[in-house]
Amino acid sequence: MKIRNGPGAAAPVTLQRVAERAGVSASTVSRILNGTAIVSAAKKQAVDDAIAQLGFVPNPVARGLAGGRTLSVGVVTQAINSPFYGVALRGIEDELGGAGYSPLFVSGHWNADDEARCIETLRARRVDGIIVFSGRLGDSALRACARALPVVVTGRSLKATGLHSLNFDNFEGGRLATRHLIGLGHRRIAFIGGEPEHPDAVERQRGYLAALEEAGLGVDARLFASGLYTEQSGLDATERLFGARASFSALFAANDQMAFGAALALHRRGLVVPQDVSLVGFDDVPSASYTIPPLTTVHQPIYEVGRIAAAAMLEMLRGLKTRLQLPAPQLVVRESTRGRR
Amino acid sequence: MKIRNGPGAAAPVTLQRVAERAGVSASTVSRILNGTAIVSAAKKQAVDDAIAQLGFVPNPVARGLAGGRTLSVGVVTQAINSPFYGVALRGIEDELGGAGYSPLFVSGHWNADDEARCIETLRARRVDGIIVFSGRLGDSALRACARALPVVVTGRSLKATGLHSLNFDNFEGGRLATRHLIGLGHRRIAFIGGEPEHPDAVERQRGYLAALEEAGLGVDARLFASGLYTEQSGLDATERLFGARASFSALFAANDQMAFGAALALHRRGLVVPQDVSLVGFDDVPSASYTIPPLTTVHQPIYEVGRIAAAAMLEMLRGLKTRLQLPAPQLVVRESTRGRR
DNA sequence: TTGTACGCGTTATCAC
DNA sequence: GTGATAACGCGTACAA
Repeated sequence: MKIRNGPGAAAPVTLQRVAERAGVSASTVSRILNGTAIVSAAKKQAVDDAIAQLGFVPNPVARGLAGGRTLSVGVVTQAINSPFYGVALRGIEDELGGAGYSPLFVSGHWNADDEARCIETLRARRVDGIIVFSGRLGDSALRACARALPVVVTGRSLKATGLHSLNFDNFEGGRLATRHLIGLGHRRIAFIGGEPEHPDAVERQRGYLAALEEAGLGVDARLFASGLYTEQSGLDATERLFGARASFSALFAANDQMAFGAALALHRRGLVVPQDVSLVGFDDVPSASYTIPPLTTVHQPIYEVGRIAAAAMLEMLRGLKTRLQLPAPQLVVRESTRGRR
Repeated sequence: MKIRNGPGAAAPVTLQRVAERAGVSASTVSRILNGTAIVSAAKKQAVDDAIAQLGFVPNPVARGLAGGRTLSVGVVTQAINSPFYGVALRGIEDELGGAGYSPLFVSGHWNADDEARCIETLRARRVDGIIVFSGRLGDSALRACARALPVVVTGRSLKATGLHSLNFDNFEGGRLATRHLIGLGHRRIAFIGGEPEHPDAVERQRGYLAALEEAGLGVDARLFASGLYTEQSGLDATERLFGARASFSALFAANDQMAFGAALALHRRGLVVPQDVSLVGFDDVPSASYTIPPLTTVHQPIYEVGRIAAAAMLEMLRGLKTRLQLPAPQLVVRESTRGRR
């Protein structure tokens, strides 16, 4: 005897038992469940009643084996250290849940090899589709994956069948932020970028440069530093800026966390934001509204990103072509910026 | 013909095919895979070779159907808005992954009904065990669940078979924080608590009161306010403190987020931390090291909580009794506290 | 419209 | 030790 539950555990309610109770065959029950075919109203009623009375819940495992789909989608994530990691996941979870799908999360650690392994794991688990959050996996690997499975990827602009990419306009965001500072009269605007391998980071930097150029401002290499998107790296980068004897009245950090680190570095130097230096971040993480002073930043709708990615996946799973895109970047002006003295 | 992959897709490598290639029966392959029985070295070798050559990966779905276990554990989480949501999940993921298990996350929204539904979902998905992060589900419901399935729960002290609880010592944490302020010479110490239904919150408050009593300090009701663990609620609570015309030289908030809100409220009133008011938080979220000034707080090892919860679950899954517990609270002294003037 | 029969990939049971 | 054989619970051609 197979011991599945403790002694005295209720016998599992199977589709077969529902069929017996309703006086129909198992296939009919299955048809009703899946809407696979038209069934007479009478039988449908009987089956619905039986399901209700027995409290029947289809077994997803068996479903997965028989039907070839598991009603689960894999999600490859990266930055655990990011404050919005959880928020994005929740967006996915909420959207997927509404359609009866469950997410399966695995973490790639910003590492192509790990990501490849993650995808192996997910495929071994027979997920129906995969969502990849802006990873470092090669485009070709992604395309290959998309041949077997629907794939949604953020942070890139790829085109391929079975592959949908969702790209936040980081360039425009970077430009918005920089224009804002220029509009306030700042002329020497320092920039703390991210890693060059990180597409988001280079786009934000491009936006910064574009805004500078638009305004006819030159580029000074001493106004450049880069970090790793962490608070500490923002702090360090700011120190380096001072070390290079660069003078600036405004500072744009490629993400909020680095902006926070920069704020602390400025504070340690006795400089006050925004009186002495205006500061702009990027992302609008939840805490950005509550720093001292509250941070002006480019809003990234991270929960929405999760939802939209999931929604796009659901559409693909239904065999539809999805045209879903992310909303445009928006600047949120708070109290860390002001006009140049 | 069942179309599972696109045309020209490789036939799936099944256990059966491994068996044929190795010249043994499927049962033998299964035995080797699971260590269910002793097999001759020769056959084991042949099977291992075949597995390697074919690149065989067992199908977890089929395994779940046949074996009654899915190698997945459900995780019920709550606060999406919490900065360490993602960190805890990662701890679980890391620990579980090492043992070949995958986590399945669902969110309870701090709501008993939702949590109950979550557990239904997880059981429908046939998870092998469930980890519940300090939710609001009744103890009895949890116990009932534990009769069918191993359960690990954080934020409570329950005892039952099949149920392991992991409780962080919030009382001691609250006491540590308050003692620190008292040790610095503060006598009028305000407190911002959480919701009374939240066990963590009341424990932290108990710790605060205990430290006060130890020191022979009286309790002043005007020094009390409470919030919802969010920045905004901390800000509001601090305003109420001022509204009550309470005077205090130190403020202890029951979590970091409320402390951040409080810091902003103080700032708006022209008060400087720590010169005018010392501030202590609770949790040690990552950003606490980078606020202005860096926040003194009680460290909660949230990644470890995830890992330990998962490790406890793995032990239970192996049929062992686990005695795993969380580490003791530790105060992290940074720059938001100093001696009373 | 409905039922029958089989397959999904693996594990458990029982003989040998 | 090892191999048949029967589940596991459901989806789906195919026949009726």
